Amino acid sequence: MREDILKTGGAKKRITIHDVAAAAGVSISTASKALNNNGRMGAETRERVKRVASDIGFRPNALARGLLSKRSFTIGLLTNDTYGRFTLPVMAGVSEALVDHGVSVFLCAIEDDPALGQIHVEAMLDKQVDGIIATGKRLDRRLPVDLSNLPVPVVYAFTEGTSDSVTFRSDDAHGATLAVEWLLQIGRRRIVHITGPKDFFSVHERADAYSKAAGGSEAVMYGVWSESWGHQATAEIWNRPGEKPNALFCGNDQIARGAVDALRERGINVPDDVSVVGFDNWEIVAAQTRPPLTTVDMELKELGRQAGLTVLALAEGRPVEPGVRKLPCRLVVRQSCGGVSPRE
Amino acid sequence: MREDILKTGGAKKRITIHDVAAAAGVSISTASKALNNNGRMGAETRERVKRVASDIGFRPNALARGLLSKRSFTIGLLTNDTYGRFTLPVMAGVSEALVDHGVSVFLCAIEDDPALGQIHVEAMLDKQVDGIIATGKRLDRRLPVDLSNLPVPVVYAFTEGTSDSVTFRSDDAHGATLAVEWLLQIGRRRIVHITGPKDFFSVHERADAYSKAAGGSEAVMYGVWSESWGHQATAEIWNRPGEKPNALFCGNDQIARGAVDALRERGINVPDDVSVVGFDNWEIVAAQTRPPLTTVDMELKELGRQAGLTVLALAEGRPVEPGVRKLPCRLVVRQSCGGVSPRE
DNA sequence: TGACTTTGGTAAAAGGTTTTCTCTCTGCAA
DNA sequence: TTGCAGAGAGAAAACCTTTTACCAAAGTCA
Repeated sequence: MREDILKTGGAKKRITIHDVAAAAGVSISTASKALNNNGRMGAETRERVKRVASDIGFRPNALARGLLSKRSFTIGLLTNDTYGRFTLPVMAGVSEALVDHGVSVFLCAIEDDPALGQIHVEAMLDKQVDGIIATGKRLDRRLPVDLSNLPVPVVYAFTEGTSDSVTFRSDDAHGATLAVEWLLQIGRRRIVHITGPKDFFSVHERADAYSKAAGGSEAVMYGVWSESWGHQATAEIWNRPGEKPNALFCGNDQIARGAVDALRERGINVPDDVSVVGFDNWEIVAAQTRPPLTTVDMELKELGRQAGLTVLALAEGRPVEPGVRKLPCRLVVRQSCGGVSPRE
Repeated sequence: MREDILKTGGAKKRITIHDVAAAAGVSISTASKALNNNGRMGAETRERVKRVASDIGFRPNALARGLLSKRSFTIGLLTNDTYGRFTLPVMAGVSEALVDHGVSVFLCAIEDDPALGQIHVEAMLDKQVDGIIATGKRLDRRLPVDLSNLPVPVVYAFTEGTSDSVTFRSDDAHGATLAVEWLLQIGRRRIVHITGPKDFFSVHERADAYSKAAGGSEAVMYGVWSESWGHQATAEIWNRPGEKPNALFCGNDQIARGAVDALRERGINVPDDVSVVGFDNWEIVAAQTRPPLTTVDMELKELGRQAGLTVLALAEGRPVEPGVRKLPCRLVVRQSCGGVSPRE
């Protein structure tokens, strides 16, 4: 019974550079210089040290290294996006961009709790993170925690930042334009825009771009970000008299899905009778809708990549121009619009 | 123009314990002991040091502390779950449990790439993590990376682990039993189980528990984890002759959603005519279905909490019994079954 | 008064790595 | 033979904190 108890793995002593030096028959400083390719020494010595190090499985202790170099090769990603719908792709991009540089990422989900946010920020600072990326679920809201005057650089991604910092966000106007132009291109002229609440900044951006691109026929219906609103709005349109639209541009994929459902219930065929475009390219909604949704992808992973590289640049002291960077969107064509390969 | 360039925040010198000691007029060791509440000293001195430390905003450098104590107050969470559907709740639980202990979490998404996994594991070890939690998207698959013989403790959560380690997983049989018993309790007797692929271990566990709980009427349909399979299976059932079921127990929420859609298309009322139960409690699917799904929650957050506390215990050298811990599920009652408050 | 304990505090080592400075050769020109 | 340059390598400091060992002064007991 007692043998079944799990203890911490045997306390095998970590191999340090001392061991390498001893095994290679050189001093610690020579070993260090050999491994880091600096200092002067015979090529043979350098090779031997490296071989020995690899043989005995030496890996430098990042804590000790960081203590001296003031770089921990660690950054923090702060988010209040519980579902991870936006954070996850951003995180994936950040991680992908930074893993090559040996940087690991602390993920801190702070909900909307300022106290929790404060705790996490302090924990990260204690751990000497090289920088912080703040990300959220809304472009026009700040995280509930003060990130100014921190001793490390802060980059904002998909959340409102300070004016003197660098912020990455999607170009929603561009995304909306892509969608509408695609609909026009496949011959749809009567396009209605069903979208989310008016108090979202991106709702305005998308709606404005829609109006501009659609020319005269401006019809925007504001509601909430849910399937049921998409369903309800579509019902309203088809219940009222007058000419019906032949395309719906929806503010997100959930609304689009609700709209598609409502159309099917009325026996209206998507995409033959009506084309539907979503926004977000939230795979789990867009790809599972029948038919799968053509939608706008905000390229959040690329956004994360750039944010990661930027915070790294700042951490290394390389200059970066502050300001807001809008990243272009991408239209993902699936089957909810038709047009591309007629009746495949 | 040049002033617009953002540099790394002015290189304000970090305040160390030296500064505290100097400001309080004591030695460094006294300052340390005062702040950590050990050693002997006058109460007045201790207070004064603490006050000074807080005044000048001293925060101990976790790197230096970790170097000595061999504890970094950092753990790694390794996952191959890209969507984060399972990882995110687990992560939330881990983080919540550990933030109180000052532990931060590295999130490493390794897809299914062994090389990437290896890189991340090595990066974490270099950073002297106190432990690693491995999590995934399937109970019966290992992560594509070897975690045996690591110098730190490893705990498995929602993924297959080694026999000598500790593994946390959901008790799927319990979850399935909860679902079926609920259906029986509200008077449903003809229950069909529509579920995922046969090669999933949890599919068997759930199906077996269903058979056991449902008594005679065993009808299991295996397929894939998608809405369209739920839709298709439901269509099959209603297209073939014979008595129809009055309840569907689905292997996940997406299948359940497909089933609900198929029923609605046939004019069959949910929950009046047929009750539907899902599995996973994936809010975004379950709550947005019309009607919202009654479903089984695997309590992944609690699972994460326990995994976090366990890896912490191991890191601190406290003994833990190895083995598989099955955590109970919870039935989340929404509107897709009826019964609870008849025709509310 | 002498021996011993307690109190309040300091000096120094340890932890693992990098970097700067110094030292000792060897070879070569004067 | 002296002087010198440069190659190769080692010693030591630095990073910041915790901990152990130690010391001096003051109090306690016989």
